[in-house]
Amino acid sequence: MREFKRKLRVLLIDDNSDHLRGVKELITLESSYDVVSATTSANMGINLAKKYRPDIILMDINMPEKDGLQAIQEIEKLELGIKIIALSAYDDADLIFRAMKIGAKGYVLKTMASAQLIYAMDEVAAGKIYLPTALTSRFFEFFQKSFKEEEKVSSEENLLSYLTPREEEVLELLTQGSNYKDIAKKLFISDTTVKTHVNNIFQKLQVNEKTQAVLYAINNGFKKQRLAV
Amino acid sequence: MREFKRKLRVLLIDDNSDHLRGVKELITLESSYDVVSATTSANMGINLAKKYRPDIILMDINMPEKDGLQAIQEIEKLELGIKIIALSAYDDADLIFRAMKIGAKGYVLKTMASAQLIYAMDEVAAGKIYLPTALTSRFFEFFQKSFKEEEKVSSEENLLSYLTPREEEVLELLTQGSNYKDIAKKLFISDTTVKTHVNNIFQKLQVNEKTQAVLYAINNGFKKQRLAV
DNA sequence: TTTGTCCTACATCTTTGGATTGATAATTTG
DNA sequence: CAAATTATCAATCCAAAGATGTAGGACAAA
Repeated sequence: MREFKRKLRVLLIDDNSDHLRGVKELITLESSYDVVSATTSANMGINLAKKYRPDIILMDINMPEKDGLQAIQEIEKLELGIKIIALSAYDDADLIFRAMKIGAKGYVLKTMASAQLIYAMDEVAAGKIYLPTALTSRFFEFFQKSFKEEEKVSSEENLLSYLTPREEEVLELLTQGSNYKDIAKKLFISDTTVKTHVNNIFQKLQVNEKTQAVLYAINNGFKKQRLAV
Repeated sequence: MREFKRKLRVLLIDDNSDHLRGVKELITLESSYDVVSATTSANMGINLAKKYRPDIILMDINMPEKDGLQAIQEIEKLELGIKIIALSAYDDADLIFRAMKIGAKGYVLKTMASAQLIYAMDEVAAGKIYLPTALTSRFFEFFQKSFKEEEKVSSEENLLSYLTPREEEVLELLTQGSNYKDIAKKLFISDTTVKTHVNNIFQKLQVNEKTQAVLYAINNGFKKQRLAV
């Protein structure tokens, strides 16, 4: 079935010219893919991506001059719908995480069998995301670790829990950038009352200025607020 | 080989007592697992987790009274090393994402074949993370989408780019909760100079108070700073 | 050399923020 | 019921923040 479809166009970016050639030959053997261009330079790669608008890019992310992750980011920013598969020599959890975070649709190790690369391309071309099982585990480890750390910060004896409901309301308005007069209006109370609440908030959060209270709130779980300008 | 190892102890939490019974029978048939307890209540489940310290918990996350995600979070907080697999009737991307984020080691749909549940338990027991392929894709979609949105916010014509280097320094200290006098000391300049810089910052960020400038900075890419208390 | 930007600094004045103390009424809790 | 907590308001006082205008020196670009 596959052979009746139009060939998918592939761009290769890899600073190691030996590897580049190898992959190029490998793909050329596949009836369903066509290598439209190949380069050893990340910057050049970005230009070629604009010019040829390939379906898929295989991008080496361990390049010296300009790093591959950055190149992925720039190409993603163009929003050309090009699917990028990251190639790397390392199964580094952080690298995998970052690549996926910025929009890579797959991550394949250079040491893996060539069949796996082709399989990854098939999957990604079909709109899926492909990570080898071993890398998926590493990805999740990193993912969970990074969130666990965030949580620890916010669950360490949170002073916010001592606030009364009204104080929370006042603090929420503070985190939106309101001054005391505005808060008084919004809560239908006098501004001297606002001052009283704010003073109590300071006591409980162990700070002595508005800005510090707001920073404490933001860093300790109060949902991030957009400025109400 | 498996039959020589000690049986792994499993706790079941599912408010649907029919499903609970079914899963219990299923697992009891497996020579390598032992159901140590089962309950239809999330709160009870947390207590049972403390009491029995099972190796694995199968947790239904679509429960009415107390929701399963919250229960997972509370059990994770105990840090008992219990591996939790989320069970759900829905392949909702957001649910999957949240479950994995708070530390679930697997996510299995109730509609899936029983063999898959056992396989998931085997994988998770072995220290891996198990998501069915279809759910992994959904997870990644959601993952990438959530990061893409974050980026958009921070790349929208950022007023921070108009700041001079010195103004950036001042703003950074502001985001750490310093007042003007402190900033003056830290930068070895007079506090009237600090005021000048701050006024210029206000102009450029189109705000008129310290707190608003700090909020703008935090919401627009200035790296989050811990309070220097 | 001139123009412009940046960093520095000061004076003056008004507004806002923050500390402290004290007080009343309503609500909750033991 | 008594005690504690919460929400409200006020007066006073001092410190900090913010607005505005002015200005000199360093430095880079035109």
